[in-house]
Amino acid sequence: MNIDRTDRRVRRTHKLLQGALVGLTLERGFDAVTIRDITDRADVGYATFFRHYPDKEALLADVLEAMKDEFQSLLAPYSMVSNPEKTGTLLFEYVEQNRDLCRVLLNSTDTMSLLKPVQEIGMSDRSLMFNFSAQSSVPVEIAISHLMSSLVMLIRWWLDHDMPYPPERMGQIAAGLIIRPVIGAVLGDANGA
Amino acid sequence: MNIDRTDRRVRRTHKLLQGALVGLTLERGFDAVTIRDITDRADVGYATFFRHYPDKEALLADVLEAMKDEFQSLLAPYSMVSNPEKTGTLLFEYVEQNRDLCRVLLNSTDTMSLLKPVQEIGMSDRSLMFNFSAQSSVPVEIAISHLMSSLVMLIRWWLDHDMPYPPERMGQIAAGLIIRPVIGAVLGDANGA
Amino acid sequence: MNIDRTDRRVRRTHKLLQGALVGLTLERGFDAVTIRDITDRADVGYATFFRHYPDKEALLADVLEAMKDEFQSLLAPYSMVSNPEKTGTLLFEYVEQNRDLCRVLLNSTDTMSLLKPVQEIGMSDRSLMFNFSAQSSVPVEIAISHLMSSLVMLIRWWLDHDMPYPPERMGQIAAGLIIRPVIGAVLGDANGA
Amino acid sequence: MNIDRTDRRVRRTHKLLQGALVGLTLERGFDAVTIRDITDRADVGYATFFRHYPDKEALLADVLEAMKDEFQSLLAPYSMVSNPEKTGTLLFEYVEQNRDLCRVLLNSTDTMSLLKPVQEIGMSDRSLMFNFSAQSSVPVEIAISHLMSSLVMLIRWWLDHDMPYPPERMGQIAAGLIIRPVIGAVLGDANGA
DNA sequence: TCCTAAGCGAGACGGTACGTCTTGTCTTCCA
DNA sequence: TGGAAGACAAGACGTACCGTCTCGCTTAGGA
Repeated sequence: MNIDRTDRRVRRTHKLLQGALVGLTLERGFDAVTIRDITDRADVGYATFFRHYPDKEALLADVLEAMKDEFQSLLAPYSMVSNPEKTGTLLFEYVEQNRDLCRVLLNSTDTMSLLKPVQEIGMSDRSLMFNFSAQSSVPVEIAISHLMSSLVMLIRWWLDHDMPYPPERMGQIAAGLIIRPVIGAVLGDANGA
Repeated sequence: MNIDRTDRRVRRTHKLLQGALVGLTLERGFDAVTIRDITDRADVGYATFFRHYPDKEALLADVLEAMKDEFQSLLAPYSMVSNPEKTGTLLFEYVEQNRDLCRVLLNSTDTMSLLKPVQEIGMSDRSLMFNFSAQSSVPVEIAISHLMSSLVMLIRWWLDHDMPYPPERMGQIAAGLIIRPVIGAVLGDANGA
Repeated sequence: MNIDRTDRRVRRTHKLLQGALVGLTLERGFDAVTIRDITDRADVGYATFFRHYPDKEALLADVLEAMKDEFQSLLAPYSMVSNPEKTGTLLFEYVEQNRDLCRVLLNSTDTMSLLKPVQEIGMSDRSLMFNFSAQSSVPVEIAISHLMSSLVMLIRWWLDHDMPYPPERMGQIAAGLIIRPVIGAVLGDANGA
Repeated sequence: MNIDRTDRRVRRTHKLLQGALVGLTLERGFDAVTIRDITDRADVGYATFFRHYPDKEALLADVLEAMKDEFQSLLAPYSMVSNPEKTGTLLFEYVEQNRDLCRVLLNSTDTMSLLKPVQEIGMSDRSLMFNFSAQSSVPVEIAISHLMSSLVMLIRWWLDHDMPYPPERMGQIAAGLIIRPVIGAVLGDANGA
């Protein structure tokens, strides 16, 4: 019943569907894209879609999955603490290079279903970063949730306004508005600000 | 052709529809609610819905409108600058009292369409608050956008996790993670931190 | 939920659908006709079809219903007994005049679902015709079932072979092969043969 | 490309498919049976079906073929003429013994596609039986068509009503309602009736 | 007092997307 | 090398929802 994700044909079909989704979403927005549109663009049978994904959303999640790893390495906790500006700049440079993919993911209806996996990125490394949680003035889950969603929203603002500032500037802003305050709140105000 | 929003019957219909939307959204979530569901619950003819609103979204926007004024007065710029903790606390107390309405608004599919009007709250008072923008280390639109969306996301986190901390604590957190950093970035670091 | 068959719009829709079905079935045969074909031809919304009929078959049954009454009067028992040839001739003359409709009904996949209502025509008048059943050499239900299906099959043969004999001749044949033998078997051999 | 029907494996596959079809048709009716159902039940690959038969119908025809010979010998013209009751009785006894198979064949959607080959049984022996056709009061093809379809319909009635009469009785009925009238019509009324 | 206009309930309708199902082809893999 | 497994294209099906429309009914406000 289930699909063998290692099968060559299956991989090809996945690539076609993902590509079609990305292209169409950039043109019309995620919600305005029909499954029929996707299968037509991908030159794939309509019913075939459902053999691979239950939903448009599931296909989107599959696209997201691909980015997740790279994204995660960018946000490594130690680099955030040691050099917030640098980390922010790298993040925005990455976004600039993958702007289409990012635009698709960030404008796809439910930002929340996007945020959940993104926040798990932060959560999974909690132990590394925040072993000082005892003395934190802010609960760690709140800090991480705020960190992740604010960064995402800031990226979103940047893309929605056609990237009016260079990545370096955005990195500084992110550091000033988001990263440093979070570090300050979690580790004690001495390090932040 | 258009509906007279001062007509007694019309007002009654609006109330019925809004109440039905709120109730149903709390039960099943905004997306799972059908216009037919709303009209059935509201004891109103199906076609009548479209005489009043083009969309489910328009009805939601009407619900939001009601909160907007009160919300706006809570976020008055001068109070934010003079006493961030107090402002944050008032905000979360308001949310606590209107938790159902807030839950509905925050969980309605597109957080973004919610954020836009909310951010306009901030924008409209820009002149009051940020006439120092020249010396800001961060563009004012970004600061406001960040302020508003981060507060909304924080409220969302709080409601989604069943309000595990009292409003005062959340007010302090909001002040520390969001409000003070924004003030600091905009007015110069002396005031923030 | 159910449709009001007296509503003017509803009647119009029924007529359109029935007309489309008849036309298309004559062109391609019942099985090759799609519900989408019917609604397209009838200039009716696709979903509308299902508001009126659960099936293609139900629509066909509705078409049949229209003929049933006329058909029934032609097969009045007393006329069959008093003058089999005349009855047969009238039957085939009727078929000749409604050849398209008959062709549609007789070639629609399941002859059996057609035969059932047709046989009820015979059954309903059983008391009139066959109050002699006691002395019958053949069970009455069998006689009627045989009468009806054989007549239908004979009509079918005639239409399938492009009506090579005139109605009068077919009437005589029907009388000789079917009607008289049935009368003979049911009423006693004296009258039949 | 084509399949060698004498190959032992091929014969086995045919048997398996035929058995599965018969079993499933008895349970749910021919139309409700899927090719996938058949291959599952027969423990045969799905695609394999199409190497042997283009259609479900073709498989059914193959099942029918098996009965055809025996059926044909039962309906030998000379026996019908010399002793109609005996012939009818033998026919119904045969049906009784092969009731499952007959039920399948007779309830398979299109009775017509069944009747065509059956009628060819009659046609092929036409010369034997009806060399008197000149003096017939009824065209020979009509007589044969009527004979065959009526017998089939009568068998069908019998099976559909759970064989409420013994074969002998049904044989007499068949003789009285169908066989004798046909003989009478074709050979001149003296012999029939 | 009447009558005219607007809000409304009811529900048929066209349209569109969905997810399921079946058929027949084609490819790949394995015995 | 031939058959089983199963991915696939094609496309009908029946369902659900949307937004439009027409038809009467009711009720309020002005003539």
